Amino acid sequence: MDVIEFSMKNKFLIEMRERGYLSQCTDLSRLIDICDKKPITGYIGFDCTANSLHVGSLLQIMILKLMQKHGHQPIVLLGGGTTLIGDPSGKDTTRKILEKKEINKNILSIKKVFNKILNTSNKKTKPIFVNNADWLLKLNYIKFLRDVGRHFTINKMLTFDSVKLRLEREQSLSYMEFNYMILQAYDFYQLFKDQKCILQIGGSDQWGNIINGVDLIRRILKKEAFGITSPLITLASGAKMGKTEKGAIWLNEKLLSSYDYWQFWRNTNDSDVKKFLYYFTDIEVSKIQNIIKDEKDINNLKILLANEATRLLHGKAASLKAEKTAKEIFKDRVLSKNLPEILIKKVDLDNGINILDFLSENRILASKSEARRAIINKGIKIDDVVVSDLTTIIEAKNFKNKSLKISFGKKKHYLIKIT
RNA sequence: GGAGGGGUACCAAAGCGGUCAAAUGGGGCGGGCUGUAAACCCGUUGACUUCGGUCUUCGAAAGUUCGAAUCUUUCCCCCUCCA
Repeated sequence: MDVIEFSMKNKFLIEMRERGYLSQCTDLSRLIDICDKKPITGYIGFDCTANSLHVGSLLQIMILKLMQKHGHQPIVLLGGGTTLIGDPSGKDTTRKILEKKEINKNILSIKKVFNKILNTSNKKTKPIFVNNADWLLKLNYIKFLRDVGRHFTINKMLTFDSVKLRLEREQSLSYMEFNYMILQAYDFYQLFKDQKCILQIGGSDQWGNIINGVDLIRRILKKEAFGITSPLITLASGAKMGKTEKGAIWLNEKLLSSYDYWQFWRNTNDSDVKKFLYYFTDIEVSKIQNIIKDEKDINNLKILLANEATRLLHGKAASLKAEKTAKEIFKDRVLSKNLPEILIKKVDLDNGINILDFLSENRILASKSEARRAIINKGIKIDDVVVSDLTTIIEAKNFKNKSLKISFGKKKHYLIKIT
């Protein structure tokens, strides 16, 4: 970590540090001076491999939001061009190569999240969206090599972790991916020229890519640019945040409901809660400090975290609703009206539906085998009664008040209704 | 271009003619304990099944065999060393 300026006086950077967003900076004291004098423009790049970002990118978005709070201009760079190549950082194997069409679709979907979390009403700091495909796809290979490529030495490129680790692990690294860092450096250069963007922020795994951009700007334009990295968030469990394949915590509501999103935060590990309040809420730092001091019940902190994080992304109403639903399910043990609903036709019930068919057909579980296993493991409940018989039939007479609650595990509940 | 090594389920990694739907570890899921936490313990982890089995799966295709993840051939991909 770089030397922290103890006499730091710029409010934006102070809060960056207080919230734990600051890991490394290329030249912190210079940046402080500049931020003090006038608003700056900074950018963060996002990968467009999926049709939604997940919580792993949330910290970066929070940083953009913090920039806005202090009057600085954020640029959201959507890597429509670089996603065609694939960032080798932190990856052992080459990423799936996507087609342009798919990437553009992803970009549209990803953008929505930024418009929800960031402030779009203040004209001065309204996020600027750029897509690096706009300039990268136009590049002329030979011209690019002469203008930009000359500033990079292979010797140095080989020392960057993204490359070095891949080679050390005897994983192949294609020439295509090897170029990624140059393209990212070029992005920064481009934004510096076009938008007077002097700062690039990224996760700590982006350090190498970021300083390449700073260097390139200095070499070509003889101008000063800055880079900041945020710490890589690892959970108390050591796992990377939001990483699991199946249980990815998506930010788009279509992929993960606001209730499940709320639950994700509610289930935060004890030792992560306080940290997360600084990271993922916009409660004032001093207020968080007081809350932590006064609140002795860690579960209340988790609820606060869940409420605030959900509010930022899905809005106040969704957050309140999720909290209420959770209270009904876990505290009051009553049948909540806000559970995900599954509607079935009355005719289908006439002959009864086998529980296994029901669970798999309604996608509560992926297959009949999985449903069978869940029942054998006592994981399925109907109206809070464990189902132990694989041949259980669901019939109209099981429905009290025209509805039925089916639970898988302790946390997943569905309300079945007859239409 | 030459020589050698390798591609196994979500990941890592064993198996090297039948007892292999494939050891083991991680991850996932469920149960127990609890606080909707962690740790820990137990179970489970291809699909379908009339629970007897059946079908698909060990890079791809073809073949040998009563029988193949395991042997042969071709092809594709990866790694190491040499040029």
